Amino acid sequence: MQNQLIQMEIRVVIFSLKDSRLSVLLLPIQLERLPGLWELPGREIQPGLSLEDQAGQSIQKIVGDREFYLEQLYTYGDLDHNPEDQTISIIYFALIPSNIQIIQSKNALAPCWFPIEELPRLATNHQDILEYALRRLRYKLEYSAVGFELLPEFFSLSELQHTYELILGVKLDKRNFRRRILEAGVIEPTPQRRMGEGRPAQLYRYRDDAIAEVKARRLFP
Amino acid sequence: MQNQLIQMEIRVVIFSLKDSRLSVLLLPIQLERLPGLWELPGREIQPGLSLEDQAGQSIQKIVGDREFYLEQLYTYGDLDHNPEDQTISIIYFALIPSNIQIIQSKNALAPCWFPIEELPRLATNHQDILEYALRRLRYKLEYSAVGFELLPEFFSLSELQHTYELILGVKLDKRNFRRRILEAGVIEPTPQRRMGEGRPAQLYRYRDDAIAEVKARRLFP
DNA sequence: CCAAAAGTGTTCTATGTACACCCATGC
DNA sequence: GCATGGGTGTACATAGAACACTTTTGG
Repeated sequence: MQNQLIQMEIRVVIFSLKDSRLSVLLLPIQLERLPGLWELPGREIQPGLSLEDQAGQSIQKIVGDREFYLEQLYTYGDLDHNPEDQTISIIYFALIPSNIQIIQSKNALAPCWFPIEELPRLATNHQDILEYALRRLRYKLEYSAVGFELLPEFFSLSELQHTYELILGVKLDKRNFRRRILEAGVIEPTPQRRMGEGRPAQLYRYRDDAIAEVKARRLFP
Repeated sequence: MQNQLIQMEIRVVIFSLKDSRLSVLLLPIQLERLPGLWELPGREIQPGLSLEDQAGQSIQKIVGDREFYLEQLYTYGDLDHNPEDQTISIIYFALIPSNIQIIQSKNALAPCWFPIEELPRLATNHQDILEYALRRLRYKLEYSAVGFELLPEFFSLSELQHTYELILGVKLDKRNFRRRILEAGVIEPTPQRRMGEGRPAQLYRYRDDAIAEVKARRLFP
């Protein structure tokens, strides 16, 4: 049986906002002193558990038992490139609210957030995977309103707009942004308000009854 | 090592036009006399060859050594559903020009085209996979001009329009269709014309230098 | 000359884009 | 009372949708 040669792994691209920058979670590789080489978190595929749950567990191991957005990205398997490396990698990507902290486990290597413009040296094809994940994130943001998945449960429209601007890399018009995001019907106002400098902001949250995917046209620009 | 329990397979959803209907290629299952049960073509994953090439070979085995559109669809692995069925299925979908014939191989079971409205009983989750592939095909057709992948090398704009109408299930305006498909810049006119009933039609073909994905907005409808 | 399919522009409507001022709070 | 971020509507430009007749060939 030939499959014994082939390794199957799940890897996850975990995006979050750290210090107002879009960041991704990476683990250091400690393979015979490879200095400064990092990789996407993941694990060998195990029987008895769905792929999605296995991806979810890989993430919960790092950020704890919280809810997050999770979606399959792509399955990589360039088994023709290197006879020594017969690995199939099923990649998921996740969006984690910015207020969630990394769990420190003693025996594991410490994961670390990297802003996407300041990535370290990455293992094998993880650079390509990350770039693809980022394209997909931007694409999803333009067409479906998933930006709030990177924010805490309650957030203001300005916070949401800043998130979009950060990820898409463009300035958005405040009035147009608000109109469209509200028309999309994915978020709803709450009684809460946030105090700070200036006028208090109305806080919004995700609507449970919202349709998962916005069939409509592109939202942003 | 746990992976020995897990089966890894490639499956392909092959779309083509047969008798002016969108059809999909299926193989009969001959597993201890299961009558009328069909499945998507595929094979066990082997080492040494990229996943895409393995999908391509699965298709070429049936339709011969022709070019076709091929794209990864999704990776299914509900390993939690049935302890006996620990299978991960990496699904590709392909578009085959309508003039290409099935190769008859003696020792293999005969594959067969089924119009998508008249599908037979399908194995395991292949019905779901097929429905997802169809959604993705319609989606791609709306946003990027891949419809010609289902036609022979040379085709008229009317043929292309009929293809779109068939798959999307809506009537399209002739003038708007032509304007948009030409503005997309994916096809170009050729000196050839097709004679038939009525006025001869200008024939078009795919432009080699066309950009793979149309970044633009939705094309249809 | 008639049948059959190919080919061709313009008007109207909807959507997207650009833009500037008032409001509520903390200090 | 002023500095700070929150909140609001309208006019214009562009893209999409609806629409009918002329052209070229074969029989």
